[in-house]
Amino acid sequence: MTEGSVRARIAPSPTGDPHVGTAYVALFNRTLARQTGGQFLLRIDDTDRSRYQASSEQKIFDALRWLGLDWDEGPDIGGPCAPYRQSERNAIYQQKVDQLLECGSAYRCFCSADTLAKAREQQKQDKMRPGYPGTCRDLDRVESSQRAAQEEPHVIRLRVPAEGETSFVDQIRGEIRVANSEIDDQVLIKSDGFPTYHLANVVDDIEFGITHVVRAEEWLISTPKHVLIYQALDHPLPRFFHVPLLRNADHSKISKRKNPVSLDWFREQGYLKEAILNFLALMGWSPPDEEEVFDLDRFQQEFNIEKISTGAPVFDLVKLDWINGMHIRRMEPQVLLQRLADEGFLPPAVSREDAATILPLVTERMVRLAEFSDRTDWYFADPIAPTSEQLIPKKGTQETSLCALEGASELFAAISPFEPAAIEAALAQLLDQHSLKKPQLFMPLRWALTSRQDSPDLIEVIAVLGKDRSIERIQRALEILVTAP
RNA sequence: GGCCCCAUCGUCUAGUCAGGUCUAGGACAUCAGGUUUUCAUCCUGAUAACAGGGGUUCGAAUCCCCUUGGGGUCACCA
Repeated sequence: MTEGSVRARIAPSPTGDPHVGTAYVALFNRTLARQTGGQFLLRIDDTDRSRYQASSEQKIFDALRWLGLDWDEGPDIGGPCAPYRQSERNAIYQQKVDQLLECGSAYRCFCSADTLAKAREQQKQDKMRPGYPGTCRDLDRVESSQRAAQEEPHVIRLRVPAEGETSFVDQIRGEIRVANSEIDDQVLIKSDGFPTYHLANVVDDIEFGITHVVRAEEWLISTPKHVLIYQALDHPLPRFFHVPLLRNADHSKISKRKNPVSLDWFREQGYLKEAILNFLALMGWSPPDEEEVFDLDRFQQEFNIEKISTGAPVFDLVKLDWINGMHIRRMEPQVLLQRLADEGFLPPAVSREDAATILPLVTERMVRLAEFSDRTDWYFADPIAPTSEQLIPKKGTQETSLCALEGASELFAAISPFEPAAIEAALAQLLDQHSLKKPQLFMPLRWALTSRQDSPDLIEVIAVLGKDRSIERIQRALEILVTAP
């Protein structure tokens, strides 16, 4: 089904932040291309000048590259089919549309947008299917050319056959058939001279030699229009794969009102690119061996695009969190450290050595990279002092806490060298000597040293802080306890 | 509303195309235990689904039809 060399593409619109859906579709396209030794192209779909945002294009490049979804041909790196920005390809669309005009597959329409909007409203009121009324469909060709020559504003529309039906095979869903009477005479060229998505997409896919069109399901219903354009241009169809749309919890199409959708957001939160890709891959596809944590390489080995499921997956961050944690824990410590640094999650004043020391203590507790600083701030600077309430555990009293902290302070002072085994022995001795229960010793110490309820293993905390800082903080806690009411 | 797509645990899914091996498997989440100095990790277990109704068949989660539900789309946006 997918034999031969695949040329696949994505065509994001530079209209805002890089979207998670773009990454989702890019992942499938790129993987499919790579699997066959083919090419994955990036085309910028900037034909909508009103929604165009200049900064968006670079952000899309950056986000996709960050994810590791790099492309073989694109606006920034060029390629044999350049240019890869649709706004720079107008001459080609013009030429193709002339061809369509010539053979009668397209025609000029001089109706104003306003007129048409009113007509649509009327149709709705009359409970008719809203659509182009066909006013200019049979305009005399000579007259049409003359009006165009006099620069009368107009669009160019596709002449959809009134009878019959148009069908194609979607490789994921099977044959799709739509009655031509249901297909509107789609605008091909807008009055500003730019092509619509429908025309530009087909022309470019032909020009670029795209063999496999993998895109979101929202395009399924407009594919018959594209098929008609391919036919009018006398070009064979590529293979179509409409992958399910990512959903909000209420099952509506994923939107920024109900979900984080910006790839930048995920990066800022400290989600690993590996985890994002892994999670996205699991939306609609499942690995044959049930091992759900994997990297891009293995995905490329196992992925079969025809096995993508048809159901619409709810984009649920809870599982992403789990996957992210798994990838964090599976990463080599040096690699994780480097990543933390690269992604800007190491506090500015922190040395690489210090970070390397503390990182192993929090690795298994981190869900997202952004948590690093919060979970380790006690190590880099003295935290806000704990309160007396915090220093007295539920199972303890002021007595037991005083006893624990005083004892620890004394014993620690005598330890040399200050190493985990010796610290552990000292704590064991304290427990024994004063008949303290473990929480009665450990919790006051934990609060005294880290000012938090949940910390890494206490012995490691003490060892990493060192003798002086540990004793200092214990003393500080003792003062708080003594002066407590 | 018309058209198109879809329908297995709360969520992601396996199984559906080639009907029996499915008293429906896995993962996340949840709950209960275990390990344990907290949190987390890790380990064990539990709860939890074939939307409904008709067919076809010896036999249906799997095939067909209807209903219901959800979604998408009906722009000079992509």
